[in-house]
Amino acid sequence: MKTLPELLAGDVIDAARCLLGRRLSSEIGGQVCAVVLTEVEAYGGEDDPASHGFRGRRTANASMFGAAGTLYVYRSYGMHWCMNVVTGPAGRAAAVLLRGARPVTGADVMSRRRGRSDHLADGPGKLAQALGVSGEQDGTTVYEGPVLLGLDVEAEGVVRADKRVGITRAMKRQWRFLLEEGPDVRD
DNA sequence: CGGTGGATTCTCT
DNA sequence: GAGAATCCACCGA
Repeated sequence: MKTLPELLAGDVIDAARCLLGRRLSSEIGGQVCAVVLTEVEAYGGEDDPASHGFRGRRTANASMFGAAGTLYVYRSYGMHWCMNVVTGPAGRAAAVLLRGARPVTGADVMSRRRGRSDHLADGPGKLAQALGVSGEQDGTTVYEGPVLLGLDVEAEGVVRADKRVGITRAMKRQWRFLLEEGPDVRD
């Protein structure tokens, strides 16, 4: 069994699959909360036309070229924040977009940040908002915080692969991975 | 140097 | 299911 640092240092698709079921926690603004990741997407570097790293290093995506375990946070559609965990060797620009999660602790904190009590983290923008993540956390690492990734898998389930969401290039790649827990696994 | 297009979410119909 | 909200780096000229 590989350790998390070993997994993140390796192939982005392997890393993406192995992030499912892990705990993601944050301590931001004095508030602590945690979720379990249920949906992720892999993005490559210059070989992946749908990736932010495709056209090379830019001001906004610099952290994507950082070391494995770096948090890459970007603004989406001018109003949301989305976060990625960088994988592979530094300079490689591959990362796993965290698309969705199930709240486990601090649901009250997340509800307050989200302004509602349901759909707390079932989307990339929602997940970042629920955890209080913004551009300020861009470039931090998931080993040092304030956004931390659990070293162990906490939830097992069936991993389903699907097409990535919201992109217009490289639509064919099924690099989106969902964790289907429990008995009510749907298609 | 201005237009444009998003790795989205919410609300209303 | 469609449309609005809302920003700015990047592209093409």
